[in-house]
Amino acid sequence: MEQQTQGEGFSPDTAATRLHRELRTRLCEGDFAPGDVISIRRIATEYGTSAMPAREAVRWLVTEGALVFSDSRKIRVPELSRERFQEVLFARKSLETEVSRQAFPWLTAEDLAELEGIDARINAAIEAGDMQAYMRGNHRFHFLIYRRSHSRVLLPLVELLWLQYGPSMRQIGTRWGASSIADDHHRDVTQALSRGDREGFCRAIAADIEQGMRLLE
Amino acid sequence: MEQQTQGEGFSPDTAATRLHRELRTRLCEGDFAPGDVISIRRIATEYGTSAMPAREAVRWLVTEGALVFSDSRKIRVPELSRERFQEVLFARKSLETEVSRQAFPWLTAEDLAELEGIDARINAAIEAGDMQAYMRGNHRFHFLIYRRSHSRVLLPLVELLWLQYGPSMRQIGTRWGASSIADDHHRDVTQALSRGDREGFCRAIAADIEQGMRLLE
DNA sequence: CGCCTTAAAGTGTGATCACATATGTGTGAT
DNA sequence: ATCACACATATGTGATCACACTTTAAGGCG
Repeated sequence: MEQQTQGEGFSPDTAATRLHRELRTRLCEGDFAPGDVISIRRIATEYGTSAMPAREAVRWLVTEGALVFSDSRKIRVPELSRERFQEVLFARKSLETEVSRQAFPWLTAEDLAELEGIDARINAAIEAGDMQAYMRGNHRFHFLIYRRSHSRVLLPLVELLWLQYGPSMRQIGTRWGASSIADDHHRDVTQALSRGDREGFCRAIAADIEQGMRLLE
Repeated sequence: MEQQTQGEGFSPDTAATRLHRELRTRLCEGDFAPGDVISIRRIATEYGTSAMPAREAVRWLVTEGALVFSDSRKIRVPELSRERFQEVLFARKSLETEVSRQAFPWLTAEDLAELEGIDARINAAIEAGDMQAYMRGNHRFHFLIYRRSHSRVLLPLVELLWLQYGPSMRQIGTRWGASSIADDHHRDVTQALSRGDREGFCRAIAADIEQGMRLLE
């Protein structure tokens, strides 16, 4: 009864869960484009497994809202309407400022250094027009912070939002050019952190997300 | 191309999706107790289907956080620690006040009348000590409001929170007696709505959730 | 009577097949 | 050349079986 070796949010290490994690990060980091058709059997052969694990991983992503059904039961990466993308960003702002507030006291000097390193790589990626590197860096920058919140409830919700946000963000970036996303507020974030300004830190996070909202016009 | 008969958040009507919806509402309305073991094959025979749809429905609930793995890969209804239950209520307050704010202008006089009717049934359930009726009424009271927000992003997140919240809330109610939950703020909600007081409406929703937080001490 | 061993039942997972439906592609007739 | 019908392919879904593992129960031995 008391020998609980595994905590609550535990996932056994199976082929399906591995595939699920793999596809999740690929979606968050913009490896897929909105409208892409995701076929269960194609994913299966692509990863060298049978259809069963791929079927489960893909269907889990559908329940998470990362993939959707289109006509005739084909599964594809959703194309977010402008209103819906706006909604996602609005929800991101609400949740992520709160998560950032909870994370702030846990962030160490090592975290600050790593954030600055990631930000440097992000700027290099923007310079080089490497959208994939930008997406990966941006994802890791934010979630290095959010993980420090130690929130087992809000953090999964934020991940769900990124799962929907990733593909469309990549599309916007590639379509409008890397210059459109050049003025992120990551520097404000790290500077507020370095001077211990908690509310300024949260405001910088919110501003970074709001900047994405302004991209829509 | 333009003949898109089904919107984004569409789910085909299959045995698995039906079972999923059924189990979701049962969890939100407290039909299951924390710690209950959910067996795929048992669910299958219970609903007269094969193991396949039950397997998918149950695994979807796991990805949603409504069920968790315990030792030895058994799937069960999670027992929320006090800290985690507090976290869920904190997240509920944050998200549901926001959703309520968006829903407010859409609420009609008919909605108000229905809310008052539901509230009457809730009070009767508390009087009678019928915890199941209380849970069902409380769930429908809140989500009648939230559905009016027309939010396809925040609303699913709120549903995820209730999915985790339901079983533990039922346990608290049955353990501590119905009197402990007697002073909900539903009346404040309907009264604020009837006089067109949007912020008072949101405050009443927040107070209703905070009252649940105070139950934990 | 108690404890250890062993068999049985139950668990989720992976694999494979059958089925209904939708899509695409030829092929044939007009 | 163009349209229509039919076949082939690809899709997700449901069903069934085998497998590895855990828990439980029973049985036998000390």
